[in-house]
Amino acid sequence: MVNLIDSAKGQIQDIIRSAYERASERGALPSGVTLGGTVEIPKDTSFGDYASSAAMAAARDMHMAPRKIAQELIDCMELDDTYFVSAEGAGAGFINFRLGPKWYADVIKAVEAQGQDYGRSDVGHGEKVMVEFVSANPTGPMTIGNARGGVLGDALASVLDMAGYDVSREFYVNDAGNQVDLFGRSIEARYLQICLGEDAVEFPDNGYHGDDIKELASQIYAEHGDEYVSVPEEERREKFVAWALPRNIERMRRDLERYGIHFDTWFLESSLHESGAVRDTVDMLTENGLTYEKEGAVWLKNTELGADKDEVLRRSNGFYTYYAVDIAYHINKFAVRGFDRVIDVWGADHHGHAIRFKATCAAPCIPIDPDKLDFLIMQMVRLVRDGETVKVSKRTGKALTLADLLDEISVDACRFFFNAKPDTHLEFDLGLAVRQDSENPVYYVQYAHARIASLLRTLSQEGHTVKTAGEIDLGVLREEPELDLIKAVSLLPEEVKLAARDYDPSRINRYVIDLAAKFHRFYNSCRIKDAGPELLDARLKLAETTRAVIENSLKIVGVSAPDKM
RNA sequence: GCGCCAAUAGCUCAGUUGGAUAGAGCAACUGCCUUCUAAGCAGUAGGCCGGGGGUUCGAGUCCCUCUUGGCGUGCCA
Repeated sequence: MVNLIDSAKGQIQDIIRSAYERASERGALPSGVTLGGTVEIPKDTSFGDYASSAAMAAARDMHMAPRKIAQELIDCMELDDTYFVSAEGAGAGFINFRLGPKWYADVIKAVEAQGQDYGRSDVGHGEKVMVEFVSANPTGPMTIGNARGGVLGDALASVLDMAGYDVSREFYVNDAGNQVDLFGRSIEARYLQICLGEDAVEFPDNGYHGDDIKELASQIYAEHGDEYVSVPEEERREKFVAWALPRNIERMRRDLERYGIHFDTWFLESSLHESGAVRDTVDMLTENGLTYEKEGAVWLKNTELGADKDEVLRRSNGFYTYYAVDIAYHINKFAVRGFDRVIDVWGADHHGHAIRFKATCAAPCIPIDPDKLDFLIMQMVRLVRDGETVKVSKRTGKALTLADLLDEISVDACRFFFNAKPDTHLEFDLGLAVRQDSENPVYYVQYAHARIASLLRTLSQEGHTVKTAGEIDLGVLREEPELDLIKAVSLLPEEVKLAARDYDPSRINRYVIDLAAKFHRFYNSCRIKDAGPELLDARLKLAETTRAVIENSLKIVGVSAPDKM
């Protein structure tokens, strides 16, 4: 897979290196200096297509003015047989390069050759990586926070896949422990309230107040009447949980599928208890002297491992805490299932946990390399309605659910909107979100795609079909909007790489908006229909090339690319 | 108190991991459809990059400090 950005940058490094050799042989520049600096794409295209800061970086070692160094290098440059047609010194000592027709033609050929794989690279070297995300508690419906985490995790997984990683998407189901116990008690209370009257039963202190719990209870009542009233508490709760939990999990799975998110694995927390992995993990930590007992609970000496506080592993009531289970779970990810790298997508309310957990994983007796465990911490979603912040709480049951959201807003708009930079707070305005107008940039991008598809249909009816790059003289594409568009097309593989490196799939959003803008500009200023035969073929090819790249980009984000709007 | 994340145009956000005159979108204003989709394009206007120090050829970007907001901080997950 050829990356034309890398090729161009690499050529510039070579050009400058050999120019420096010649210059130092001639005595124009002092020899023996290691050339540094970077090659980048200037924001302002009047500075050229690529710029090198090598002259500025070498100024100190050479004891010369950057501009002077740049000029000496340029005087010794050979540009024949490269992608570049000119180089000139500018600004504080930049060397600006301008691309020639060969490069532009190669970009279009690359998209044609790679098709749906255009954008793909192999920087990941097939490394086996797990992205664990959403992992919402199955004790209730998913919230708006899960909507963000879902998009982020799914898009991140796609980006990593495109960057050459062997990616697995996982949902961790908390189907055991304290929350589930509370879930059972909450249903039980609602059930008994139905059977015996509202006031006959007290609702548990920290119980789940949502209407979904009441619905589950009334469904049980509808099927079984009051037959569970006489059943012993323990058994009754067990039965309720065994009945309700799978229903909730199935509902989450359906909602997520509707959202365009498919998990490779739904990993059950209970399996870690049943296999004894949790117990074994705590025992192992004890054998290594990392635990102590206090007030009837088993504690992890996490401060000895560099964390700011110790953690409870087993509560005085005998329950293992999420912390103990999390250690067992991550040992499972790495040591049992053999992932090379694990990324957990968590909300900001877990960041303290992430830091402490990493300290734990650094313990020599735990078979996890902390450098291979990454956390993608996303900031909270602030829900705003009528200018006021809406508090979201599962316990009080006033949360807006993911399903509610999808009833109001298209999946495409949701996925595009929530794919924002993870580390910034996201303000979600309900009043704005229900409006399906052009304020949402997703329509801007989709419109570009539909526009091209329509263009291809219309011209095809007039006998103009898209030819292969080999049959066309792409050199006739010389106008600014045409060349700008090709440059935008060339960027996808680079953007995917950076998105994978930074764990920031929202780069693709910004990229595809820019690509669409470049297309609209091209479309408005470069007519295709009335152009001469050669130019028509070349422009039509460029339009189809753009369409393919928009489609590939939107696919990463999980947004559809419509042929009509 | 301590820790993590943030602060850039009226609003929502970019800024290629230190580069050239800080950019888009929305909102406002002005033009462009008998011509390939006007959900579009072109243009105008809008800024002490929260404040103050420091590092160097060069800082929105890195370090220190202060202010403001969000989140977390020993038996919830």
